[in-house]
Amino acid sequence: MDRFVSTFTNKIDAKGRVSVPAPFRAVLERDGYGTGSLGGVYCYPSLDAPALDAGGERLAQKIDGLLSGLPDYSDERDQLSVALYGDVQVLSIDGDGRIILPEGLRAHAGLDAAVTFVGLGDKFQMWEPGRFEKRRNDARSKVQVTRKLFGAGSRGASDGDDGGARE
Amino acid sequence: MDRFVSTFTNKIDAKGRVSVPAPFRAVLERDGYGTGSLGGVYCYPSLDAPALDAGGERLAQKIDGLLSGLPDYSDERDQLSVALYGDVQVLSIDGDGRIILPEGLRAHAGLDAAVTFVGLGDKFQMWEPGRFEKRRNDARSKVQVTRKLFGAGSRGASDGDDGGARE
DNA sequence: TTGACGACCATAAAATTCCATGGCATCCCA
DNA sequence: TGGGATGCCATGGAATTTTATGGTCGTCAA
Repeated sequence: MDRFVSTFTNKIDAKGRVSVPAPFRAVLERDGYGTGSLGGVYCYPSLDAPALDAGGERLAQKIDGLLSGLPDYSDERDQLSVALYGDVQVLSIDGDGRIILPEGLRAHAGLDAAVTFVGLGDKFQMWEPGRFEKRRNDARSKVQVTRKLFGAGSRGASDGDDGGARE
Repeated sequence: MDRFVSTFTNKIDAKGRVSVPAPFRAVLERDGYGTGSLGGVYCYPSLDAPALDAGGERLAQKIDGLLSGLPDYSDERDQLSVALYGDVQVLSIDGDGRIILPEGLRAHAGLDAAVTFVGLGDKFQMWEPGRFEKRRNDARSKVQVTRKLFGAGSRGASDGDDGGARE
């Protein structure tokens, strides 16, 4: 398996260290990073959320691809370059699978005592657990709507409504 | 094509393990997943029912397909991703054909002592047996109505309702 | 010299692998 | 056709390995 999937919450210790969830580490390794001694993760503030985006080589290439789609020397490209590259940090993974989150990044995401890692396919995000919970709920209701747009949700309103308890 | 069909009910043991019905395992294997160390099942809370949806590689690609219709790095995509990927878990199948249901998923479906596996073609669902029974009855009455719409109900009113217990 | 940072070590908890058992259904042969 | 043997499958538990997380020690730089 080679995509980031599902969510995990880990603690930040006194020195600002967090364990990257083991399954994510596995993905990163297959992604070309962390082969042998030099493990690392590309990480930058999410553009539209109080969270951090992170990933491996594939993510970096995706950013490149995005930029190359824009005309050289355009304002748009310059701005996007700065936004995407400017704040990128390469976080190294220590021997125990942990990264250190620099102050700047932590501030952007409001990270304090713990981090929720959210798999998003070819990247993952790091959220402050409370904020993530809120965002997840928002996303769920939005999905309800979107499904109908995709024509996937046509099974009727009374479907399965026997009091399903959500987490 | 190999599809998931019919229903089975298995027990959850003290450690949260459940045997995946052997026929389903067979389908999963042909779907691109090997049983050994790489065996796995994509699983997430059903969006509109107190149950879990699960499947193999084919299902995962379906989710990917849904997302690829949206522009990269759009707000909408990020939200959808969070809801679709964030809730997905990859459950590995152990050497004895069992999966472990994490707490979060079990809560969504109200799973406790046993699980009813329901084949739905290219995916299957996991239900709490009691809830599924109720749901199944609802479904039957709907079918009754639908058959009449199709004008197929000429075989007598009592048709098929022998309470056929499977398993 | 002091403070920050990185490598290294220790430990408890959690997850995974492994092995053993009992029930069911099937197959084979007398 | 009956009876025994066989194989698959669900299930329970034990043992082993990973993982998360906390701490200590040295090193380098301000």
